[in-house]
Amino acid sequence: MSYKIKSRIWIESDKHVLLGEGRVQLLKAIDKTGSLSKAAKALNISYKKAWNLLDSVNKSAKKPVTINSIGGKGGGGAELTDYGKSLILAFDEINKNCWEFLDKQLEKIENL
Amino acid sequence: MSYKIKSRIWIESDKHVLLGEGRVQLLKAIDKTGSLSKAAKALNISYKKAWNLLDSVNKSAKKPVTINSIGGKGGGGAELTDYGKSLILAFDEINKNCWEFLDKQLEKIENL
DNA sequence: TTTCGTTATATCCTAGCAAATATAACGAAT
DNA sequence: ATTCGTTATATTTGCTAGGATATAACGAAA
Repeated sequence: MSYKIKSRIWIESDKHVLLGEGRVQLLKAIDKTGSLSKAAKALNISYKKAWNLLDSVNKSAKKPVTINSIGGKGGGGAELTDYGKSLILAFDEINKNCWEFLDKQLEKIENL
Repeated sequence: MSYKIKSRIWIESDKHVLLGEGRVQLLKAIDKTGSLSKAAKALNISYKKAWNLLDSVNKSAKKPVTINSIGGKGGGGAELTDYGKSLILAFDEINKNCWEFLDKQLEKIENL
């Protein structure tokens, strides 16, 4: 039996959360499904929660992360911008690096 | 206006949280005041919450983190073990290192 | 102009968590 | 045996974040 170091990272912009674990998940689901409502269903969260998250993301980002369209063919939809795509790639990479970093720190606690 | 990467780290033992931001704060306050109830007051949290936290810490740690005494001179008290003291030192150091690490990663997001 | 499946938004409602409260157990000192 | 300030624990109360629900707005296509 041994200890584990876990972590949560997130990106803030002007005191507001821009990206976190859940928001990245949502953006990935939007990318996959092409719509916010389908993404919400896929993640098994309410549409309201998903909408609030996405709204918050776009409000705190420097540039738009998704393009949302209302009405029209298929009722509308949501898709990631190039900026949004590169944001989640960067987030994932940083997160992974952070885990590896923390794993190395574990020995400082293991043998106390 | 720029982004910031924030983080929370915690130590788990067998799926249970051992140490986190709040628990470390509590342990420090116990160390300072010599009692759980005084520590709770100092941190402005309810005694119940403090007790639950401390109980959880001691239940998931390999060795005792505090020694609690009931009754007797002064009604009792709580004090950190050597193990507990070195745990919070290690936690603080790892946490600080993590911040510095993440700061270096920031550029990957800044100029996307 | 009607249909369609979205996005967008407001309103209720509830479950679950936190705070508040109460009280028992304890043991050294007097 | 009584007092004292703790630790330890149960119970009730209150609040709020989130879920459920409803519906408006939208615009392309037929």
